[in-house]
Amino acid sequence: MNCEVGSSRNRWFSASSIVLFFTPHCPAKRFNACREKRAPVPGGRHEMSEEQTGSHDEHESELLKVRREKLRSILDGGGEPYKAFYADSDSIELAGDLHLKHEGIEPGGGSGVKVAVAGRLMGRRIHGKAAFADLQDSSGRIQLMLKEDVLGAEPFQRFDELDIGDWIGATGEVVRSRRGELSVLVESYELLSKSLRPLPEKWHGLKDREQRYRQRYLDLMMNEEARRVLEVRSKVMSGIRRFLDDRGFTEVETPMLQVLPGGATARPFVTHHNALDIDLFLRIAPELYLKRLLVGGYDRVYELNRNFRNEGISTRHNPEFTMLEAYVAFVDYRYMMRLLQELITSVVVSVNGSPEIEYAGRRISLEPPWREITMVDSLAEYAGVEVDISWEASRLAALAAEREVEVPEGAGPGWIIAELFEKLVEHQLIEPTFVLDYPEEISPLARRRAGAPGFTERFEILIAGQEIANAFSELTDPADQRDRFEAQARRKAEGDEEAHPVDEEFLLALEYGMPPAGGLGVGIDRLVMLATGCENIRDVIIFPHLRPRQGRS
RNA sequence: GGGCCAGUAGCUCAGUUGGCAGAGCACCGGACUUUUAAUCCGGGUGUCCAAGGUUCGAUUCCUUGCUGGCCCA
Repeated sequence: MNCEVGSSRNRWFSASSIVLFFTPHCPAKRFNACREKRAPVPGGRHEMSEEQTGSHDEHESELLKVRREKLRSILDGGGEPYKAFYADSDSIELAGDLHLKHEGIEPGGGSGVKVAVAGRLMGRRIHGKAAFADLQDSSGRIQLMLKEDVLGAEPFQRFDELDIGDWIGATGEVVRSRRGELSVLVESYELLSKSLRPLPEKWHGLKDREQRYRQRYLDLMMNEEARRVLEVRSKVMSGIRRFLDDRGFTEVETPMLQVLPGGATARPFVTHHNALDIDLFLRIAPELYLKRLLVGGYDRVYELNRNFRNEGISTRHNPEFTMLEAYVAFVDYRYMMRLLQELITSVVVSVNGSPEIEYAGRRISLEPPWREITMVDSLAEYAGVEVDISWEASRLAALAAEREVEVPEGAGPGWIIAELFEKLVEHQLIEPTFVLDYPEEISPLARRRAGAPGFTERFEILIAGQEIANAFSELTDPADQRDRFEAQARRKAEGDEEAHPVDEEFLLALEYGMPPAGGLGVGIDRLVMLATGCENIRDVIIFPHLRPRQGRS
């Protein structure tokens, strides 16, 4: 799959399976607007005051003026260009359903079935006393066929005055045109909402990325690919929920506003609570709250929700992003490996139809079992760098410098090894890979690995060179946890803005006893990127963050 | 944060070695009762991203800024 918006004709093929019944109630009322033909104005311009047109833009283009003029004409004729109601939703047929139900009609034939449809007018082909129009609804498109002798001279004439982009409702018989296009032969129609702005080009669609993200509604209207990607996202979310719910997990929502931002290594956003007069932080992770739920007795719990990190914005980073965190009591990270492998493959297969994905021009198979390799072994294999965590930091730092890997001031051996891995190996791990044994120094919430000093029972899953998931055996020893927090606090005191603070409330909970548990986190935006072939995170976030535009609020 | 690229009509894009701004779609007027990127005839509707500078003259050249894209950290 390719995430770019294409130049092919946009059509929605996905059809809803909801069965709808036409009711005798006829929703179309007389359309009383635009009765009088507009008086011609010299030069085709219709000069209206701001008050009349509602326009506040001195440089309003001709196209906008024409539409406002039509709106004015409707209002002057006593018409209502913004209706409150068309028909009971149940009585309106979706385009996709019509295509499924009326497959059998022969070209030029009728069905005897009368329906009501509603949607946005996307195209028009007017032939004197007949006309065709494309109506787009949430399920796809259906053609409207209009004939002066069926519709009546006046409504037929007024149809010509509608604009592409207008919302309309129509009733009529389901027929098939001589050229084979399923259509509604319109007996009545009604303007539901007037569109005052011209839509993007019908064939090339809307390509400008900035406008696609800022005005996502236009992207959704015009680009089938945008709709597909966001539909996949929605299915990934519901697929994950179904997978976990089926396995006895409980979904919870823990605080977004936190007094101490913990659970991850990241800079938080700060906000302020006025009544309490304290600063609060938008959470960088829900981890420390979810673990409190393990203390409270939940044994399978998850949260699928937003996190906020005050870091750079790029094609792979959005300040708010969606993450799954899940915890299972009584198991260790080995169990989480199996769970994640199954979760990711089953969700991808369900939206993609196969475990084979195409990403950044490569074919990647997610077919289990996935490869396992330790971080240290991967450095040797992929970068030819032999390291040992027992070495002095200075020796490792020299090695990093040799490979032009920058290492933060004061980083110990574990940290340097992790930096080396990130810079030299990560991007090479294309096929799904479990990278095991993360250094304790960068894993302050993970259990130490017995027999492997300096390492924890932690792994990450890399696919297409990107970190998709992270999991570990949770640290449950309150004394050990306190030591780890204090080590982090020292780092923070030395100026590391990403280091964890000491969270006394969390330590208090641990002292009551937390069962052994495995925990995992999955970056949903990245997972959706993989599942859809999108290489820009902004394509998979419905309203991605962009810098505010100047001159607009 | 650094490098490169882009910003021209509602949209998709040309273009100007510095001299009245171009096309397709959309739109406006006309014709047309089975089209589907309808067709035919007629009509360009513009803050050439913004602000400075160079110049007789800047959309074009220079500088800075804004926004976006790609690559790098």
